[in-house]
Amino acid sequence: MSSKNLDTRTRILETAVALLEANQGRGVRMMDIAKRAGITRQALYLHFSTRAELLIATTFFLDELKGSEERLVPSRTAQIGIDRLDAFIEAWGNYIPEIYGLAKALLAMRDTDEAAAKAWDERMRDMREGCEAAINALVSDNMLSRDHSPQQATDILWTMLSVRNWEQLTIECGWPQKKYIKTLKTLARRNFVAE
Amino acid sequence: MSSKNLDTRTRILETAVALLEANQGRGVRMMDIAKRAGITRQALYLHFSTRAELLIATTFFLDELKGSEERLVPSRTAQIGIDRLDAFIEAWGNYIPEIYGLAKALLAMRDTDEAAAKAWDERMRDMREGCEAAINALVSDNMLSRDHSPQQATDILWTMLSVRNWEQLTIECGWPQKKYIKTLKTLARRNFVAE
DNA sequence: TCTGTCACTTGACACGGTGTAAATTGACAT
DNA sequence: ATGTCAATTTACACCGTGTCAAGTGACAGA
Repeated sequence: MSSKNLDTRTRILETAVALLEANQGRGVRMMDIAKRAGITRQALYLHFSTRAELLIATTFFLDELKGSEERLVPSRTAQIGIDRLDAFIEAWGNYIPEIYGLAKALLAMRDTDEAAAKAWDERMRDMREGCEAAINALVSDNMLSRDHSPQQATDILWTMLSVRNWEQLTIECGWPQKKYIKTLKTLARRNFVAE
Repeated sequence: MSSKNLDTRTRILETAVALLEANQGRGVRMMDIAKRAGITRQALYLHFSTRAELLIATTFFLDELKGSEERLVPSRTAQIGIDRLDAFIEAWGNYIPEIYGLAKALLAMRDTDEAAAKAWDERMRDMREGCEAAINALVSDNMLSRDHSPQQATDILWTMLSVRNWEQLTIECGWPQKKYIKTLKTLARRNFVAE
């Protein structure tokens, strides 16, 4: 009985993922998701009481789907600071395109919706911890450039790796993903690693 | 006769500037602008046929008001590439906080409104030309780092100097404006100037 | 076979914000 | 006195989100 219930819920989430990805997160209404999931718009609200809640649930679903945790393993296990930095950029930088549509939709709600803002910010805070860890790994190796304090370096790396920057470089400037990753590694090295 | 007409128009624009600045561009409705300008919401549409049009007109008004052109003079007249880069970062970087509210409002419409997107993108294209000129000045001095092609360096500088990055560093990370400017100069030097 | 439950449907409505339309007012110029 | 023109008042349309109430259809247990 509850399995049918669960089925619908996950069907909604799958649909949301697909639709957000296809449309790069723009113009995806509750109506569209419902229709494609084979239910009515109203039925959507039986599962998710607001659009923000649906989007947030979709992020967790997507994380599970794409294995966001496992991706960080290489970064966490790297022995040398520089490797850790590289591995983190590789992991996060390649994750962005997979969540881009959803991120964009959530980001668009951030300014008006309290819950969406909180969810997004929390997510970014988590990402920031990865940046911090990478910088701290450099500090441990005594390899952090004297130009920046660890805190400041973290702020910069965090900003460099923002979804918006990825968007600008790949979508607006037309960089291929590989170039994006490679260049960000270069920039990070140059900015943070003492010579 | 037309002076009263013009008066109202500029009064609207002044109000829009003030309101957008005060609210950091968030939650400013046609209604609010009209009320504060001392007219009805409907009368607003006698002067600007859409919200996007009003915002776009406001950008021009603001440019005039803040002297966006003159700010670029030091950058344009700099003899040495590195000085030009510094001057450009200084000019644009200090301009951002003055237009932030408006930029944010326009940016929020970008995803849904064709006209707003066009206006914003054009603006960013102009800014990009400044980046390009600064990078080209380095090239002329044979000082551009071998890490990047001029085009790539322009893309990077353009992205580094985005409004979103300014927002993240100053508002989210709490950097004072001076620190923002100083750090961006450091980063640009380190990334683009060959040693 | 009756009864209850549960997911979902149907159809309707409220709200906020943008944009449109028509009739009216009040000031000013000729 | 007449015309013009900015602005007003009132009203409505559209879109998307969210709510509500009544109804349907399937399935489960007694």
